[in-house]
Amino acid sequence: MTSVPHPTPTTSIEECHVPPEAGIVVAPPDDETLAALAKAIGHPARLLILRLLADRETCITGDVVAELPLAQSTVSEHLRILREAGLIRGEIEGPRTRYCIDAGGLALLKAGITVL
Amino acid sequence: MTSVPHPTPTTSIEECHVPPEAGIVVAPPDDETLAALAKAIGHPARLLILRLLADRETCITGDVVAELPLAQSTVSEHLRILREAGLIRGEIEGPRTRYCIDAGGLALLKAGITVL
DNA sequence: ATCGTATATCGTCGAACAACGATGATTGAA
DNA sequence: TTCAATCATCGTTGTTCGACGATATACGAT
Repeated sequence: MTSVPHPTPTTSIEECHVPPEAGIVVAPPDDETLAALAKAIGHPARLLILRLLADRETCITGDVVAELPLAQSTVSEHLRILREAGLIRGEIEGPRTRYCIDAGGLALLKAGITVL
Repeated sequence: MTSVPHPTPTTSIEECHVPPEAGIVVAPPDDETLAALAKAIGHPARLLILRLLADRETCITGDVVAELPLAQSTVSEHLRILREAGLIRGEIEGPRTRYCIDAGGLALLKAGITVL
Protein backbone atom coordinates (compact mmCIF):
# COMPACT_ATOMS: atom_id res chain seq x y z
CA MET A 1 0.00 0.00 0.00
CA THR A 2 2.45 2.60 -1.16
CA SER A 3 1.40 3.69 -4.64
CA VAL A 4 -1.70 5.80 -4.99
CA PRO A 5 -3.98 6.15 -8.02
CA HIS A 6 -4.27 9.91 -7.74
CA PRO A 7 -2.90 13.01 -9.48
CA THR A 8 -1.03 13.53 -6.23
CA PRO A 9 -2.01 17.12 -5.36
CA THR A 10 1.27 17.71 -3.60
CA THR A 11 2.33 14.39 -2.23
CA SER A 12 0.87 10.96 -1.83
CA ILE A 13 -2.10 10.03 0.28
CA GLU A 14 -1.83 7.22 2.73
CA GLU A 15 -4.35 7.20 5.51
CA CYS A 16 -5.77 10.64 5.94
CA HIS A 17 -9.15 10.25 4.42
CA VAL A 18 -12.52 9.33 5.80
CA PRO A 19 -15.91 9.10 4.18
CA PRO A 20 -16.65 12.85 4.13
CA GLU A 21 -19.11 13.44 6.96
CA ALA A 22 -20.39 9.97 7.60
CA GLY A 23 -22.98 11.31 10.00
CA ILE A 24 -21.19 10.46 13.21
CA VAL A 25 -23.36 10.43 16.31
CA VAL A 26 -21.83 11.21 19.65
CA ALA A 27 -23.03 12.28 23.06
CA PRO A 28 -22.45 15.96 23.86
CA PRO A 29 -19.26 16.42 25.90
CA ASP A 30 -19.02 17.90 29.36
CA ASP A 31 -18.35 21.59 29.76
CA GLU A 32 -14.67 21.13 30.37
CA THR A 33 -14.22 19.29 27.10
CA LEU A 34 -16.53 21.53 25.13
CA ALA A 35 -14.75 24.62 26.41
CA ALA A 36 -11.42 23.17 25.35
CA LEU A 37 -12.74 22.40 21.89
CA ALA A 38 -14.26 25.85 21.53
CA LYS A 39 -11.08 27.47 22.72
CA ALA A 40 -9.13 25.56 20.10
CA ILE A 41 -11.17 27.04 17.28
CA GLY A 42 -11.20 30.43 18.97
CA HIS A 43 -8.66 31.84 16.56
CA PRO A 44 -9.17 32.77 12.89
CA ALA A 45 -5.98 31.05 11.78
CA ARG A 46 -7.07 27.76 13.28
CA LEU A 47 -10.47 28.02 11.67
CA LEU A 48 -8.75 28.60 8.36
CA ILE A 49 -6.59 25.54 8.90
CA LEU A 50 -9.67 23.49 9.65
CA ARG A 51 -11.29 24.65 6.42
CA LEU A 52 -8.12 23.93 4.50
CA LEU A 53 -8.03 20.39 5.77
CA ALA A 54 -11.71 20.00 5.05
CA ASP A 55 -11.43 21.17 1.46
CA ARG A 56 -8.32 19.52 0.19
CA GLU A 57 -7.20 16.20 1.46
CA THR A 58 -3.58 17.23 1.01
CA CYS A 59 -3.00 17.80 4.71
CA ILE A 60 0.76 18.43 4.56
CA THR A 61 2.21 20.99 6.94
CA GLY A 62 4.05 22.85 4.24
CA ASP A 63 0.86 23.37 2.30
CA VAL A 64 -0.80 24.88 5.33
CA VAL A 65 2.16 27.14 5.93
CA ALA A 66 1.99 28.28 2.31
CA GLU A 67 -1.62 29.32 2.72
CA LEU A 68 -1.20 31.36 5.88
CA PRO A 69 0.59 34.67 6.34
CA LEU A 70 2.39 33.29 9.36
CA ALA A 71 5.79 31.88 10.14
CA GLN A 72 6.32 28.15 9.90
CA SER A 73 6.80 27.85 13.64
CA THR A 74 3.58 29.70 14.33
CA VAL A 75 1.59 27.45 12.02
CA SER A 76 3.16 24.44 13.65
CA GLU A 77 1.95 25.74 16.99
CA HIS A 78 -1.60 26.15 15.72
CA LEU A 79 -1.47 22.65 14.35
CA ARG A 80 -0.31 21.36 17.70
CA ILE A 81 -3.15 23.12 19.49
CA LEU A 82 -5.72 21.68 17.11
CA ARG A 83 -4.18 18.26 17.43
CA GLU A 84 -4.06 18.31 21.23
CA ALA A 85 -7.68 19.42 21.26
CA GLY A 86 -8.53 16.35 19.19
CA LEU A 87 -9.79 18.25 16.19
CA ILE A 88 -7.11 17.11 13.77
CA ARG A 89 -4.74 14.19 13.57
CA GLY A 90 -1.20 14.19 12.32
CA GLU A 91 0.67 11.17 11.18
CA ILE A 92 4.33 11.27 10.39
CA GLU A 93 5.02 10.35 6.82
CA GLY A 94 8.68 10.30 6.10
CA PRO A 95 10.22 13.69 6.74
CA ARG A 96 6.87 15.42 6.70
CA THR A 97 3.62 15.25 8.60
CA ARG A 98 0.22 14.71 7.12
CA TYR A 99 -2.64 16.32 8.95
CA CYS A 100 -6.31 15.62 8.59
CA ILE A 101 -9.54 16.42 10.31
CA ASP A 102 -10.38 14.24 13.27
CA ALA A 103 -14.01 13.56 12.49
CA GLY A 104 -14.67 12.32 15.99
CA GLY A 105 -13.48 15.48 17.69
CA LEU A 106 -15.31 17.66 15.25
CA ALA A 107 -18.49 15.68 15.81
CA LEU A 108 -18.03 16.13 19.54
CA LEU A 109 -17.75 19.87 19.11
CA LYS A 110 -20.82 20.04 16.91
CA ALA A 111 -22.79 17.90 19.33
CA GLY A 112 -21.85 20.15 22.20
CA ILE A 113 -22.74 23.35 20.39
CA THR A 114 -26.01 22.29 18.87
CA VAL A 115 -27.51 21.36 22.21
CA LEU A 116 -26.71 24.74 23.70
CA MET B 1 -47.06 44.28 28.87
CA THR B 2 -45.72 44.64 32.38
CA SER B 3 -47.32 41.95 34.49
CA VAL B 4 -46.26 38.39 33.99
CA PRO B 5 -48.25 35.22 34.74
CA HIS B 6 -45.40 33.49 36.50
CA PRO B 7 -44.45 32.50 40.06
CA THR B 8 -41.64 35.02 39.73
CA PRO B 9 -38.60 32.80 40.30
CA THR B 10 -36.60 35.53 41.93
CA THR B 11 -37.81 38.84 40.59
CA SER B 12 -40.14 40.06 37.90
CA ILE B 13 -39.67 39.53 34.21
CA GLU B 14 -39.81 42.42 31.85
CA GLU B 15 -38.27 41.81 28.48
CA CYS B 16 -35.89 38.90 28.75
CA HIS B 17 -37.84 36.18 27.10
CA VAL B 18 -38.10 34.92 23.57
CA PRO B 19 -40.02 32.01 22.11
CA PRO B 20 -37.61 29.27 23.20
CA GLU B 21 -35.68 28.32 20.09
CA ALA B 22 -37.89 29.70 17.38
CA GLY B 23 -35.73 28.07 14.74
CA ILE B 24 -33.74 31.13 13.77
CA VAL B 25 -32.01 30.94 10.43
CA VAL B 26 -28.85 32.91 9.86
CA ALA B 27 -25.96 32.84 7.44
CA PRO B 28 -22.74 31.41 8.90
CA PRO B 29 -20.44 34.19 10.11
CA ASP B 30 -16.96 34.91 8.84
CA ASP B 31 -13.97 33.35 10.59
CA GLU B 32 -13.22 36.44 12.61
CA THR B 33 -16.70 36.49 14.10
CA LEU B 34 -16.91 32.75 14.57
CA ALA B 35 -13.55 32.70 16.31
CA ALA B 36 -14.71 35.43 18.67
CA LEU B 37 -17.88 33.53 19.47
CA ALA B 38 -16.00 30.29 20.03
CA LYS B 39 -13.47 32.05 22.22
CA ALA B 40 -16.28 33.45 24.33
CA ILE B 41 -17.58 29.98 25.18
CA GLY B 42 -14.05 28.66 25.56
CA HIS B 43 -14.30 28.64 29.33
CA PRO B 44 -16.30 26.23 31.51
CA ALA B 45 -17.70 28.99 33.69
CA ARG B 46 -19.13 30.80 30.68
CA LEU B 47 -20.69 27.63 29.37
CA LEU B 48 -22.28 27.13 32.76
CA ILE B 49 -23.64 30.65 32.69
CA LEU B 50 -25.10 30.02 29.28
CA ARG B 51 -26.83 26.90 30.52
CA LEU B 52 -28.10 28.74 33.56
CA LEU B 53 -29.65 31.42 31.41
CA ALA B 54 -31.11 28.80 29.13
CA ASP B 55 -32.74 26.85 31.93
CA ARG B 56 -34.21 29.50 34.16
CA GLU B 57 -35.44 32.73 32.79
CA THR B 58 -34.36 34.48 35.98
CA CYS B 59 -31.25 36.04 34.48
CA ILE B 60 -30.23 38.23 37.42
CA THR B 61 -26.53 38.68 38.10
CA GLY B 62 -26.79 37.75 41.75
CA ASP B 63 -28.38 34.45 40.88
CA VAL B 64 -25.54 33.63 38.55
CA VAL B 65 -23.00 34.58 41.19
CA ALA B 66 -24.78 32.31 43.68
CA GLU B 67 -24.42 29.36 41.33
CA LEU B 68 -20.75 29.74 40.58
CA PRO B 69 -17.80 29.21 42.93
CA LEU B 70 -16.33 32.51 41.84
CA ALA B 71 -16.13 36.03 43.17
CA GLN B 72 -18.79 38.51 42.13
CA SER B 73 -16.31 40.54 40.14
CA THR B 74 -15.12 37.49 38.26
CA VAL B 75 -18.64 36.49 37.33
CA SER B 76 -19.31 40.03 36.21
CA GLU B 77 -16.30 39.78 33.92
CA HIS B 78 -17.55 36.55 32.40
CA LEU B 79 -20.93 38.15 31.85
CA ARG B 80 -19.27 41.08 30.13
CA ILE B 81 -17.31 38.79 27.84
CA LEU B 82 -20.43 36.88 26.86
CA ARG B 83 -22.31 40.13 26.33
CA GLU B 84 -19.61 41.72 24.19
CA ALA B 85 -19.47 38.56 22.12
CA GLY B 86 -23.18 38.93 21.48
CA LEU B 87 -24.19 35.71 23.17
CA ILE B 88 -26.19 37.28 25.98
CA ARG B 89 -27.92 40.57 26.54
CA GLY B 90 -28.16 42.53 29.74
CA GLU B 91 -30.71 45.15 30.49
CA ILE B 92 -30.54 47.32 33.55
CA GLU B 93 -33.56 46.86 35.74
CA GLY B 94 -33.44 49.12 38.71
CA PRO B 95 -30.34 48.47 40.79
CA ARG B 96 -29.77 45.10 39.19
CA THR B 97 -29.15 43.73 35.73
CA ARG B 98 -31.15 41.10 34.01
CA TYR B 99 -29.28 38.89 31.61
CA CYS B 100 -30.69 36.61 28.98
CA ILE B 101 -29.51 34.58 26.05
CA ASP B 102 -29.13 36.48 22.83
CA ALA B 103 -30.79 34.03 20.49
CA GLY B 104 -29.33 35.75 17.46
CA GLY B 105 -25.76 35.40 18.59
CA LEU B 106 -26.26 31.84 19.66
CA ALA B 107 -27.82 31.03 16.29
CA LEU B 108 -24.82 32.63 14.61
CA LEU B 109 -22.49 30.41 16.60
CA LYS B 110 -24.44 27.29 15.83
CA ALA B 111 -24.60 28.16 12.15
CA GLY B 112 -20.87 28.67 12.04
CA ILE B 113 -20.07 25.43 13.79
CA THR B 114 -22.45 23.14 12.00
CA VAL B 115 -21.04 24.00 8.59
CA LEU B 116 -17.51 23.17 9.65
C1' DA C 1 28.32 9.31 5.16
C1' DT C 2 26.75 13.71 4.02
C1' DC C 3 23.55 17.10 2.56
C1' DG C 4 19.23 19.29 2.04
C1' DT C 5 14.45 19.44 3.16
C1' DA C 6 10.54 19.33 6.23
C1' DT C 7 8.87 19.86 11.00
C1' DA C 8 8.83 20.26 15.58
C1' DT C 9 10.56 22.47 19.59
C1' DC C 10 12.85 26.12 22.36
C1' DG C 11 13.44 30.77 24.10
C1' DT C 12 11.72 35.25 24.12
C1' DC C 13 8.64 39.18 24.26
C1' DG C 14 4.53 41.70 24.48
C1' DA C 15 -0.38 41.25 24.86
C1' DA C 16 -4.42 39.19 26.64
C1' DC C 17 -6.75 36.30 30.19
C1' DA C 18 -8.53 34.79 34.80
C1' DA C 19 -9.09 35.67 39.34
C1' DC C 20 -9.52 38.49 43.35
C1' DG C 21 -10.44 42.47 46.66
C1' DA C 22 -11.57 47.15 46.89
C1' DT C 23 -13.89 51.02 45.19
C1' DG C 24 -17.53 53.56 42.76
C1' DA C 25 -22.08 54.38 40.81
C1' DT C 26 -26.96 53.88 40.84
C1' DT C 27 -31.31 52.67 42.62
C1' DG C 28 -35.11 51.50 46.08
C1' DA C 29 -36.38 51.79 50.64
C1' DA C 30 -36.50 53.85 55.23
C1' DT D 1 -31.79 62.60 52.80
C1' DT D 2 -29.64 58.74 54.27
C1' DC D 3 -28.88 53.72 54.09
C1' DA D 4 -28.47 49.29 52.15
C1' DA D 5 -28.27 46.59 48.19
C1' DT D 6 -26.79 45.46 43.57
C1' DC D 7 -23.70 45.47 40.17
C1' DA D 8 -19.84 47.30 37.25
C1' DT D 9 -15.27 48.88 37.12
C1' DC D 10 -10.43 49.50 38.69
C1' DG D 11 -5.91 47.89 40.02
C1' DT D 12 -3.11 43.99 40.85
C1' DT D 13 -1.00 39.46 40.24
C1' DG D 14 0.08 35.28 38.07
C1' DT D 15 -0.81 32.59 33.95
C1' DT D 16 -1.58 31.73 29.22
C1' DC D 17 -1.54 33.12 24.35
C1' DG D 18 0.36 34.52 19.83
C1' DA D 19 4.05 35.50 17.17
C1' DC D 20 8.72 35.16 15.75
C1' DG D 21 13.64 33.56 14.88
C1' DA D 22 16.82 30.11 15.93
C1' DT D 23 17.83 25.51 16.77
C1' DA D 24 17.23 20.50 16.84
C1' DT D 25 15.53 16.21 14.82
C1' DA D 26 14.36 12.96 11.38
C1' DC D 27 14.22 11.38 6.93
C1' DG D 28 15.29 10.91 1.68
C1' DA D 29 18.43 11.55 -1.73
C1' DT D 30 23.00 11.86 -3.50
